[in-house]
Amino acid sequence: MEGKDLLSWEQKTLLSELINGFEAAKKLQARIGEAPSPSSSFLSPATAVAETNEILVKQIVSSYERFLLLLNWSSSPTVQLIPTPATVVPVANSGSVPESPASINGSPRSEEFADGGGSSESHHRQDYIFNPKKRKMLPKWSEKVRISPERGLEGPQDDVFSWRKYGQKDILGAKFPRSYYRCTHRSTQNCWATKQVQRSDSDATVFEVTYRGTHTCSQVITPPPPPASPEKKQEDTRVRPAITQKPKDLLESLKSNLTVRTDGLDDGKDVFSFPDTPPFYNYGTINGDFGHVESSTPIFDVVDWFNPMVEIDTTFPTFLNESIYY
DNA sequence: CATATTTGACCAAC
DNA sequence: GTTGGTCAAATATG
Repeated sequence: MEGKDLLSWEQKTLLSELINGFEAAKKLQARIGEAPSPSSSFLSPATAVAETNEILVKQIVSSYERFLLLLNWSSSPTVQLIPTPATVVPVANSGSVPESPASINGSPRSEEFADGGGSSESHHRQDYIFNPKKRKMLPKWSEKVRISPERGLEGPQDDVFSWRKYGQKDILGAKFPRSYYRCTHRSTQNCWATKQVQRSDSDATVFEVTYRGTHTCSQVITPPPPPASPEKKQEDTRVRPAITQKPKDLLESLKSNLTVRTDGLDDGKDVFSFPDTPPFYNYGTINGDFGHVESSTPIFDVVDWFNPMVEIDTTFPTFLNESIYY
């Protein structure tokens, strides 16, 4: 565990710019928020505009928050911002079923890696360096996903990453079992991203997907064999570029991701938008590689698109300051 | 053959 | 004790 948490100047600069934007957005949000909001009995267009502004600012702020959060974890995993879950939005539990208090903690087994039982298999693979204690601290967020009718009653396994199911459990009080997935590349690329999929009790067409951890793998699906690409199960409608990037290209990728991207939304909407919700945009670790660009149109709907699933204490993350100006 | 899923067992945390 | 998350052997799939 060496302290390799020092950031390059590029990253520091990036962060500070990010932080500036974040602060500015928050200020703006505060100003808008304190608008007296005259309770006019009639709906003036101005009111509507104000509301829109509020929503927009809220979006911006939460995007910043998520971004910083992700950046934080991927760059310096040793610092925790909000280790506890519970921050995950309760989200539309229309069924009023309290469900478990969002404490979907992993249970870090003591032996953890390497064959719990002793399948030997050897440890000579130093990939297995993952502190089990950190697993709980991994970033976590969830989404509600609605399957489309014509897609059949199939789970929403449709994000850009490839997952491998490793478990299923009946959950107390839930009608449907919960499925557990981990990144396919866990063993090969030491990628510890996981997700859980839970079908909603009340609305069978809605799946609650909880992601934990960010992908450190490069999900490059570059089928070496020139002949027909060996796709797995998923359809093939999506052709992703699968660009492998080098760390030095990070800024570039961030730049492109942070610019106004209206694709992925309805065609030609001039809505300012940061990258979508976490599972849909791609990020790499600061010192990792890659980040491929892609904007798939989800076949399913993300129900609470605007809900900041990951709520962060809006106090300013001081660790970032330290990282930058240490 | 390799790779993915199923499913009971195991374990940590209540 | 129960519950939720993970492991891994058995099984399925290509």
